[in-house]
Amino acid sequence: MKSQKKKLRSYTEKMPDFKAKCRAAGLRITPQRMAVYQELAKSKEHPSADMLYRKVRKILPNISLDTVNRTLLTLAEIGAACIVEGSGDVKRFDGQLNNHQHFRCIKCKRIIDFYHKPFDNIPVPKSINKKFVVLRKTVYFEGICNLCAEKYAS
Amino acid sequence: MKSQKKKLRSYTEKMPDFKAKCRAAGLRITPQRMAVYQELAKSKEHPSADMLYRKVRKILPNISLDTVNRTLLTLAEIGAACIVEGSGDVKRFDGQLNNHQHFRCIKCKRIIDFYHKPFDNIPVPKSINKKFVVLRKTVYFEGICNLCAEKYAS
DNA sequence: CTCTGTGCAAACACTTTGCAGCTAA
DNA sequence: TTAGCTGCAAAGTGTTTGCACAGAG
Repeated sequence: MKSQKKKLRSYTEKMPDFKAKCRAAGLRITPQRMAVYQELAKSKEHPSADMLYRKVRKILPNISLDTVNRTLLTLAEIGAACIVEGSGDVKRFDGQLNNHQHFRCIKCKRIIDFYHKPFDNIPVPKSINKKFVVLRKTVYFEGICNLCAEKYAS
Repeated sequence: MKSQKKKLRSYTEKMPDFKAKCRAAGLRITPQRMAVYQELAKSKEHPSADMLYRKVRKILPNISLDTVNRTLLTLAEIGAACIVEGSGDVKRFDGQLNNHQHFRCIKCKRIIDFYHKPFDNIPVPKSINKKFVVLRKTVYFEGICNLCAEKYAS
């Protein structure tokens, strides 16, 4: 319980920033938004709306899945979260906004974060920069994870 | 009409390879598969199942959307196509198997190909290579395309 | 007090599945 | 001939929308 409380502090520290972001975007600070954001920021597993819904319900038992869904989309819009690149499955969200990369297992759909310094500053080709505004750039790997490899090795 | 015929030849040249791939995977060569593959290989726009369905129907008016769907998944499995990384929208497919990168507009969902030599050989970090089998590696940009930027400039 | 945000339920879009008949090999 | 493929229809899954009420500012 003690360690949980410590963890809690670490992500609750993000809350003032988040509140500021909301206000800047003209959004109201509601318990639902707080709770969704808090659980997303805490999560390490790129949860789907439904996964988060289950977690948030422990804090706000009456919240609806729709609200979680809407809130997540809102968070993505104001840049407090981002939608992870998948391949047309259910939407997955990411509250970690620091630079990192994703590996996605095509079998179990697990998304694994990794960080590799050289990828921090991927140069955007001039041809792209001339025509488009690049908001997010990432290196994305797809393949088979260790667990699935074992499963299929039989 | 003449130029169309020429274009047609260029992608029909891929057909023998494709047939070989099918046979290698133990798949039958059916008109539907041929047609779906042909239209996908011809397409430059990362079509969804539905987009392809409309095109293929011009060749095989009786094909069903389900078949297009199933065929596309099959193609992805045998490595004759791939599912483009999106962000939880409808599945989008890509028949261009040569190395290239994607820029995706978060507004209009358009996916734009680009090619940048330095991205040809992205090094896979050892930490990843140790645990996972990487099948596809790509640099993925997200942002606002020129058309949408104009729209929102008003 | 006002107007945004929420919860509920229905609508929706896309995908998947089961099965009978068809067809490539 | 016969396994695998297709078309149809139905079910499933996840997401979006409309509306009345609740609650933040």
